[in-house]
Amino acid sequence: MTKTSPPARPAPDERHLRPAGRATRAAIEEAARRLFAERGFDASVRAIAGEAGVDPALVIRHFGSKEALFLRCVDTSSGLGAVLDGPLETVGRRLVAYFLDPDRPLLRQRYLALAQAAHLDGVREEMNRHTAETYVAALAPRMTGPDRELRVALAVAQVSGLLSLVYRQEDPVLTAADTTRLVELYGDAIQQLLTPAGL
Amino acid sequence: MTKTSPPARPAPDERHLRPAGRATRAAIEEAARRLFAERGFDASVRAIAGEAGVDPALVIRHFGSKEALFLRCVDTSSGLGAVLDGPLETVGRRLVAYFLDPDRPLLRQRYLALAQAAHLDGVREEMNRHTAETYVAALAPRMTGPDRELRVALAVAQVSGLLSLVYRQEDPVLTAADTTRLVELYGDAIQQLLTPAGL
DNA sequence: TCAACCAGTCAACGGCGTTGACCGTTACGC
DNA sequence: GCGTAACGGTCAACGCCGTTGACTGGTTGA
Repeated sequence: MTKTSPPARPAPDERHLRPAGRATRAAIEEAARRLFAERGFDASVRAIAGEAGVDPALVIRHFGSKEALFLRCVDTSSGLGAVLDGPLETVGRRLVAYFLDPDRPLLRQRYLALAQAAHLDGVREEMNRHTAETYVAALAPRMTGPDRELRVALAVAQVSGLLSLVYRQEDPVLTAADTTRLVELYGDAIQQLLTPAGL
Repeated sequence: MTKTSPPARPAPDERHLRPAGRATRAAIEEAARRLFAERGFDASVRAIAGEAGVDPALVIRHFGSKEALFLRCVDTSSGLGAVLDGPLETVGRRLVAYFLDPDRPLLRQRYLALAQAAHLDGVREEMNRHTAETYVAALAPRMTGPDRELRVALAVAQVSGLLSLVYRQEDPVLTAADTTRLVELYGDAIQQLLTPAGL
């Protein structure tokens, strides 16, 4: 006869928690956000637990797994909406300028953390969701011509590649280049996919 | 008084090896190549050692570290030279077609392994070297106009982004898209950076 | 009052990369 | 011919990791 689900702890269920549980849960999440931002996915569950003053097992108890905790802590939301909602004819250059703005160091952190954890299925799904809900939803409806979704996806690929070389690989040519020139060149290459010359 | 270099095993030194050492070293390397190709950097030293019929410690003894072994096993050489040496005016589309060719599954494997291990300094350096020695060296001398190196580096960023979305992220839009159309659109976007309309 | 359940700790498991101590064997100088 | 040094290799262990199960108190509600 099949085992009738042994008395393993059931799902944490998020809703009916006592105040104490809610508090430490928040403390763990805060510590995780900071450490994941600092060290990326390399931040260990044990370090997060220590930072929150809690036993490592409790971290898993509350969030299920390190991956689930990571997914909850990483937020892809950003000031990107304003960039994408601006004039469609210049969104290419604005996108590049946005991501290369040295006053936005958190973007670099977030990208590195996500890229480092891209081997997790959940992270990949989140990235695809982000592409669809942020980029495609904002740009495709205002575009003309065929293959609108495909062209947006390819523009996202361009952005992704730029971030990969600049942030991760730290390509010496791109790092040493004049940012203004880079924005012009790469921004126009992106623009060509979104609003090509022949419309 | 400072310890005069304790009798720790010195460098493996590669050259003066006895036949037995040379043989097992080759066996380890072969096993590593296969497992790294199969499972990427997740392939464990212990698994590689088991595949080679050897103690895990010996793997480290021979190659110094898992990272060093990985770097020795990953080869970025490929049929790319022929693509890059062809007509400069159509290299964009040929590049995309080359990487999307379904008859070249090893490209995918190599890219995934490299991307997964990109957090290692040695891997990043190897990638930058590859960009400079393969792409820049082949394309920049034949190009015209300003910022030739920068434009090649940006084209590499485009290729990198495409591989990232197609291979790693498995973006549903790109995966479902017609390859021919994709080659046209993205190839032309790359081409614009290498040989822009206004020369 | 008492049973159910939440919050939390503790020790442990299996896996990882890596290291140091320890042998047999091979090569070489005297 | 023989001692000795270096090579080739194994073994057990270290310290780390994510995760789990058993267990202890405290809180809550019937």
